[in-house]
Amino acid sequence: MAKGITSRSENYSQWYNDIVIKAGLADHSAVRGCMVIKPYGYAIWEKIQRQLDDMFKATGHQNAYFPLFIPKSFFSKEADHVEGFAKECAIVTHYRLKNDPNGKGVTVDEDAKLEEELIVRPTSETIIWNTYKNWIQSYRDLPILINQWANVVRWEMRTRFFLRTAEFLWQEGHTAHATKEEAMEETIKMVNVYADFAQKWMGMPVIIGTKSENERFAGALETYCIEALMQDGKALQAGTSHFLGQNFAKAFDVKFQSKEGSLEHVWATSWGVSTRLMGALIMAHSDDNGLVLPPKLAPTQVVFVPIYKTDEELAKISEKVNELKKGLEAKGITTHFDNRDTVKPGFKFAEYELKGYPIRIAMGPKDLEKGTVEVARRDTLTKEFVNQDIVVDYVTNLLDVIQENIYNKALTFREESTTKVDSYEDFKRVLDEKPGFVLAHWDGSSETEEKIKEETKATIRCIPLDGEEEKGICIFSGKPSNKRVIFARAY
RNA sequence: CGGGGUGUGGCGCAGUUGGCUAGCGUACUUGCAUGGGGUGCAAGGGGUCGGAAGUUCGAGUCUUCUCACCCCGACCA
Repeated sequence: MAKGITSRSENYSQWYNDIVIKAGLADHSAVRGCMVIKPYGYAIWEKIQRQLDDMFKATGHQNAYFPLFIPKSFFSKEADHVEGFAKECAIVTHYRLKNDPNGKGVTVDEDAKLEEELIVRPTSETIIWNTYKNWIQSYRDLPILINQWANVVRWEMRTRFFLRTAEFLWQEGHTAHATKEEAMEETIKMVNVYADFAQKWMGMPVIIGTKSENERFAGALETYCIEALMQDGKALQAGTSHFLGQNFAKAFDVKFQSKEGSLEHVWATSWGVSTRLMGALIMAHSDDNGLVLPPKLAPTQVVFVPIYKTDEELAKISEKVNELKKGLEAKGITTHFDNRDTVKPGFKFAEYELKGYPIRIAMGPKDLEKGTVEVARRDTLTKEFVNQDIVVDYVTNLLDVIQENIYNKALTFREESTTKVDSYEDFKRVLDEKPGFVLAHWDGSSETEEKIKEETKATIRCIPLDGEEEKGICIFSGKPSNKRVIFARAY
């Protein structure tokens, strides 16, 4: 086990915190509930962003930016939406400070009270639909396919690095369509983009499904989501895509004239993923030695560590390393040559393991003699000697192998942690003895879901899209059901 | 927001019934040796003890208030 990292078995939460701090991903800040994302953590987020952004562009979306502040009155227009967010909003009431007349520091200038208070956006539907109203008159103006990368604020009671902080970074897509069918198609298209990204880039298997009424986004008619399973058996919602129907169009009076000349309300979607994905990434793959990153999201994929006694040796090794480095970079692989003389090789090994670099290549005097290098994999912690003349191809291939292995490992874990149950007794027992996804029949009512939640802390994570039709009875009420849903305790 | 806990050099900690110049490990700096898994030895630098007020001849230690963070709940992405 690595120095200073609590083991997962000892204390999972502490392990998670240790990884975040020790791997240099983030820090606590002076502001309650807010964190500082450090350069290494932000580099990973940038890779996530870049890939997602490409995927959004490829599906026809454009980026734009809307204000951080939202007039309070906008919030009262869509009832469910207000209800969902009212309890966690930060509000701007004044616009000026003054020197404190009683002494030190500054104080709020009570004369500078805003006519209308401003809400710091917890999400942007309202300001965006208020704007779209001005952009849409005709069916020719549709669809509008816009995404924004932004920060949002939700005043949380209890915060955890990346998983839940008062301020977080995300992207929110907001689209407007002429027909219900088109909006629904968009909603499903985007949840599939998320699933694709999670699986192919993060190496994290996810289940695509819809939310139950209780878990649905405030203001949505249907919420699609991707649900992932973390190593401690808890579920994590990793992304959501909402079919908003005409709720916001009606609230903000957004109408268009159809080809036939009739005046109709616009159909809407919104979809988002956040820096929470960082938390998912950490908890899906990492081990007691530190972070494990999938090659496709690792800021640096290959690190070289020289082992030497003399300057002459270092010079020879450097020459060879730089040659290999160029070869790898020509293939689009990101590399780093750690030739610091201030720390020993063993220290570097431990450090790069902690930071999750997928591949480490060590080269020493013996390698110079034999024409080899030592290639170490972060995912399996195995090492082997490889001839220098085939290293570039070997490593290029190995990165793919690692990417795949990480995914398969997580998939195997999820399969082993997924249990079908047919009675409430089994349900409760499995939740305690073998945490993970529990597939069970449910009668479809909110009351049943609420009661199960009260008694077991487990919620319906989603109703899987690819779930088989199967006659059964609800584990709680005994009423008939024709499909299993996924229950789990969740983050 | 409720329960529990923590706060002392960068990090991790000790500091007894209040008492002398606030220690230890690690990290840091310098030198020498070392170098295929977190090096060794030696010498150095670094603290208004989270903050404020109070009790006292005297406060890291006692009292009150306050701030931050962690763990467990409730709420939530």
